Amino acid sequence: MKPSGDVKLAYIAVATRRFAMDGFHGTSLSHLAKDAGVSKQALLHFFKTKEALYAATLTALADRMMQDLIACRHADPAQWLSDYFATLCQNAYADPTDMRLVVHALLDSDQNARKWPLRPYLDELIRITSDTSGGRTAEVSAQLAWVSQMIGMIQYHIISVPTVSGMYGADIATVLQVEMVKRIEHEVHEFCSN
Amino acid sequence: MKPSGDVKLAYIAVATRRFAMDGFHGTSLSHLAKDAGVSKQALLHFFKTKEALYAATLTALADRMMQDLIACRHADPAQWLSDYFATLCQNAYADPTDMRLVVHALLDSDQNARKWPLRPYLDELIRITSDTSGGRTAEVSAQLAWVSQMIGMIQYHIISVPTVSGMYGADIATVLQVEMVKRIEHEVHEFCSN
DNA sequence: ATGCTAACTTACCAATCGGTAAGTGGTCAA
DNA sequence: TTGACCACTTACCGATTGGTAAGTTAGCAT
Repeated sequence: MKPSGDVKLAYIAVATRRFAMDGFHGTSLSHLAKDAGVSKQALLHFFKTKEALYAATLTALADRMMQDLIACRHADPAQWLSDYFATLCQNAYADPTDMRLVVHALLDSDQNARKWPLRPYLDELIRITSDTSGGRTAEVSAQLAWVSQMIGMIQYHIISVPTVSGMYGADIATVLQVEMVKRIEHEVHEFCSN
Repeated sequence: MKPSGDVKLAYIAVATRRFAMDGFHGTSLSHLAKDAGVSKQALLHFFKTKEALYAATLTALADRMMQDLIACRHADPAQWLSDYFATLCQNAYADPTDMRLVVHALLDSDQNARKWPLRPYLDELIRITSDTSGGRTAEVSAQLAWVSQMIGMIQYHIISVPTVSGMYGADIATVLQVEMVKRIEHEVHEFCSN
């Protein structure tokens, strides 16, 4: 007996990669089916529409990001944030899939009334920020602003590195990475300390 | 006699709005034609393929961004940067088209070998940065890193504000904007002064 | 008037899109 | 053995895609 969950998760994994690469409109069910090695209707058996499959990948993405955040837990909240952001970058250099998927979803989000599953993730980031000695003094809205600025800087960095490297030479990538890590440490320290 | 350039530019303007909204794959020639009030082949008369039309919109985008940057010229390079980034934000709140187009193009850029016309714009930003008292001491690659971090933070901010507002309420948008402007001033001062 | 060219239009095309309908083969409990 | 169910396939659908071919219409120089 095949465990039904595994197959479904495998399809979501394939879809995640494709949607992250080509976006919702740039991805067709036929491509996904070919990637998964099954017929197109195998996908439609589990997910009634292409939209439903996309929504499932976004939900899985949100879970993954929350897990990665929790995995970096640290007694000192400022260290937690610093570690997490650095880890996020490192993982994304190896595989930018998740970062690309988030940005794709962001660009699509205002035309469809697609529910956005990353809210708990952001809430958790804000909660950690509010536990720091420096962040405690800021209002919640300012904490959200800071968090979204950090996430934004990192995600944009990840999706732009290939292009910037193409413009200025592959050697520049290393510098961009180093400077980004330095900036993260600096910003976390500045916002979260005292 | 109709000036041929105007019609072509009008088509590019229509395409810019659509491509910025829905991306390359999400936009069809039929939609563009309907928006422009002409037949699909009117577009193909000026631009041989959809790709060519897209490339033309990106070129026009690059020119526009360069113009906006030059328009903010200021004797003090740090003030120039500060003014420009703030103006960029303000304009984008009223019309996020250009910022969305850049991000869409970034996400598409590594699958196609599409040439990237924003290089002169980045070069100019780096040149201005290198004229500041603080930026002068950094290496060119570090200047590029800083510039791309700033641009990235701003562009991501613009495309994410609608979604974040949807999650946390429309009131949050104002706070996000104010915090972004404050951060821009802070970062420019920190990097460019002394 | 004639011919040329730019700026279109209508008609059409194969390919692909997301999705439906109707099975097929295997595993399972009763 | 039977029948229900699950994962999946083949066959098919109308709509839409980017693009081609062949006109049509207007302005303009000669």
